[in-house]
Amino acid sequence: MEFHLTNIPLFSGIEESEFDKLLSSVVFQRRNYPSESMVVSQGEECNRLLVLTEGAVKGEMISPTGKSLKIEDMESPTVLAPAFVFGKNNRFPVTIISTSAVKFVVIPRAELLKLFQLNKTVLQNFLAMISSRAQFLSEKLRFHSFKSLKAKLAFFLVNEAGDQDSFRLKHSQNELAELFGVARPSVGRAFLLMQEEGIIDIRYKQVKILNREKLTDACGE
Amino acid sequence: MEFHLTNIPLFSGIEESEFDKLLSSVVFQRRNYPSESMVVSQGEECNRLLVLTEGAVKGEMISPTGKSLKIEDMESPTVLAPAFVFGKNNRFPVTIISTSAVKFVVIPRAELLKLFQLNKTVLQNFLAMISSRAQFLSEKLRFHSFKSLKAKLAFFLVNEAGDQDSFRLKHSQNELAELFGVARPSVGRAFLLMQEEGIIDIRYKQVKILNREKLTDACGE
DNA sequence: GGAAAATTGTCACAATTGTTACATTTGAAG
DNA sequence: CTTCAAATGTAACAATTGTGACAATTTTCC
Repeated sequence: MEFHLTNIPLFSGIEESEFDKLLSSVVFQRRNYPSESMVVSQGEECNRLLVLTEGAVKGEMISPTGKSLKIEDMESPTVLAPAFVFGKNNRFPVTIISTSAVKFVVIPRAELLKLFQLNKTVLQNFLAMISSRAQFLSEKLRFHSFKSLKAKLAFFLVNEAGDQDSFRLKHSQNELAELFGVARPSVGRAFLLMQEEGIIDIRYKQVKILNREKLTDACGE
Repeated sequence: MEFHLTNIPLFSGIEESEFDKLLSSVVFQRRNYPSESMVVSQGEECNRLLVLTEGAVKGEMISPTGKSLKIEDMESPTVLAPAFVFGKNNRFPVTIISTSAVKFVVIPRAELLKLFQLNKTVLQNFLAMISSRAQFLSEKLRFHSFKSLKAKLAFFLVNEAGDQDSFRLKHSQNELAELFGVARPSVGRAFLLMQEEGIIDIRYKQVKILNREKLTDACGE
């Protein structure tokens, strides 16, 4: 089964016939990489759109010492850094590394603008993608604005829980520690604290919210 | 002197004659508010572009406990939350309150799309604005990834300095503290530490870099 | 130039988080 | 069911940052 570009969010809602017409009027490339390849390095110029059609990648920020902070996991089909293709200082803010064998479609900026002129739906899709990206960053930043680690974790648990009072964590403490930029034992300690306060009951990945009110209160401490 | 919409970044680079033609084909409103008005409340649907033509506003986030956290000050002429007009969950992430008497131009989403179709420059301006916004957020996020406050400040100083070894800070320690999400005395303490190590000489806003190598080293500690 | 406001220097102590280390438990692979 | 690697619980101590407070200095505004 061949992969179809119409499966990509950027081209969703486009008729197959219309899509073929668009393709013929735009120049693009296909690129493949094995697992653990550095697809893009932080600071590189972002003058084209990278469409991930197969596989998965991760985004990392590399500090001057070489330590890396995982920012995000992304799976196909998706578009990488759509919000950085346009703008003055258009450099990739993160290093992108493949976590499996991957395939890309690469569309230069000028060709992308051509697409927007040709088809209104593509433009709306792109704007929607950028909006989501900005929302994601804004949300992530909000996480960091929470004062204590306990508050971050409380907020995280509220979001993970949804309606359920009892659920299993999808991430390891190691992943959470990386997500929040703290040491792993600190995560465990914060969970333990909330347990001692009777807010939650946590045993390995199994979480039970005992006092939802206290949990939301803890988001702002 | 009347205010001209062509002063707004969104419409920069547009000829006056072309601009008048655009205006006549698009529906928009003008809105005025006195100081200290709630212009938009957090969670409200963001289905139109708010162009601030006169005055200043602040963005506040209201935590689950009801405490408010100032996020950002904005002055005219500017566009509020451009990255939230499009996208699925298009809710304002912050409450916006006027800090002076303000005037807005309000453009519904559908009319904005019409503008993009009519004029390529407006589209590119808008894309550039969103890109800048995402870059700003990304940069802010990167600061948080630096391990110690000293590293953050060292990185900040390197950027501020440019070629110069001696310069004046454009921001107060209060502003820096807010930018990095730390307490104000911590900023002073970190500066003092670098002074004791002979990396910089700092006296109020006057900074002199004594050892550039040590300073860049300090970015990763 | 002088008064008021804002900014900065500085301190002691509290609170949080990092580091390292090791025992225990879980989950996955045979 | 065993075995082993990964994840987790937990502890002691070090390092960093927060808090609150006050004096000294600079900047702003009249």
